[in-house]
Amino acid sequence: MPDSPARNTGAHFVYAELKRKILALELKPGERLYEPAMASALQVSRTPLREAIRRLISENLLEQQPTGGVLVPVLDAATISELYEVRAAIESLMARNACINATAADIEALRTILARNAALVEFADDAMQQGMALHAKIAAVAGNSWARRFHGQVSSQMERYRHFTNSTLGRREQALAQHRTLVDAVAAGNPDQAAKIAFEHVMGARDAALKAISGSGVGIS
Amino acid sequence: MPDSPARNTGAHFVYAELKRKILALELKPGERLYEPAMASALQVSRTPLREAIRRLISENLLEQQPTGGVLVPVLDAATISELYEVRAAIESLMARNACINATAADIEALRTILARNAALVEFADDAMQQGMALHAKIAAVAGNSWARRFHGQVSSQMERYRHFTNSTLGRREQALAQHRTLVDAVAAGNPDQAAKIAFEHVMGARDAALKAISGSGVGIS
DNA sequence: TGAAGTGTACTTGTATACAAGTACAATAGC
DNA sequence: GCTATTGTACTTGTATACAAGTACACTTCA
Repeated sequence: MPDSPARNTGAHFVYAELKRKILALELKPGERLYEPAMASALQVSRTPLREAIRRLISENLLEQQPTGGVLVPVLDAATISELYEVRAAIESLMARNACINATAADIEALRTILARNAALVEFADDAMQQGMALHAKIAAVAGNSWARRFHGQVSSQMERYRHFTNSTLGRREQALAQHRTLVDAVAAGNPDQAAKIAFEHVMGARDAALKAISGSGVGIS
Repeated sequence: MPDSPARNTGAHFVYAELKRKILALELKPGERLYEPAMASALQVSRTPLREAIRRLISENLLEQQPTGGVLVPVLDAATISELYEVRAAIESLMARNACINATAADIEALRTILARNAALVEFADDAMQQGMALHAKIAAVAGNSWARRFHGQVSSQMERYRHFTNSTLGRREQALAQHRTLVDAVAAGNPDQAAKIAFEHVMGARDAALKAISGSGVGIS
């Protein structure tokens, strides 16, 4: 999420650090957080720590139990599926809006990213980064700050699962092809088609991800 | 949002009270909040107050300024438009999922709500409530908790604008007709059509709302 | 008279002390 | 040996005291 102006307060630092730990799975799903221990580990008092924890709860990167404890949410396939669906809906909207707002320069930029993506398709990490760059550009062109906000939250969540959803070369080539048709639709200024392509593209990614993690043990942790 | 288990803590009370004040415009858009004054007004110390404020910032019902102050976000037409768009995307997804999951009993329940809505179409408040009931049922059937969460946040935001977007009888009748076709699509189990109808329905509501508020002074506050 | 500098009042951010409630463990009774 | 009860240690929630930084107003000098 791009909404951290990062005023140099301890709470912001703790928030960033905690978030990093959660997304990197350094804090294990299901693990409970104890304030005094965590505070001394991070060299702050409980006050800014609590502020960071509460914020992460709001963003669903931590979970408050009815009894009062706080823990790292457990990963499961059903949640992954939900997240992909919401992402599909939001990216679909963004693609639609991008059609309406895109300038010639924007489309040129999108094609450049596509070319880079094609060149790197055999390298999983780089390909994904280019895919994200493509989407970031579309999001910027779409210009709906609320859509971006929610998309950021969903992306953060999915970051936790990324370790389990490595894509195959075949899948990446398929995704690249879909990205091409998406950019073509944007260039052609066809909102309905762009929306449909974006939606089905992400839903395809969902199916691939769910297949990839089936049997990987996610959900049992 | 249905995510307040309401553990009986002061922070929860303050959160609920502050949120109510914001949505009811008792706290004016643009107004700045001062912690000591607000704390004594609500009869709590700054600690739980701050917790509530931070949570509301996370939910975008309060806004943190770079300089450190906290204020009630200003209302403007552009934001309304963005919110309707995101709501359209999410409700569209929900309609799609509802098609897949709806049982005969669910469809019966939807038709009951429709009938009640038809009977009350001339009363703006009741009609809106029935419209919300219809959507709530669809959301429940759709069963994507993330979609519901984001939809809740968007709905909260829009609550602030509701005072300016009173609908006309004509608009309500149109909405009712669209709801009928939506339920028909769900009953027929046609996800693509249901998604399309839901999207266009909300986008229609957006256009009506934007027309209603043009000249009502929103955005100047 | 205008502008610059200084001082004061008040803001938010943080640490810490305290209170209330919860869970676990140990002991006693059956 | 098992269950119930009590006690202790530790949890989170809250209040308050303190520190650092900011803005505004007043005064002083050009």
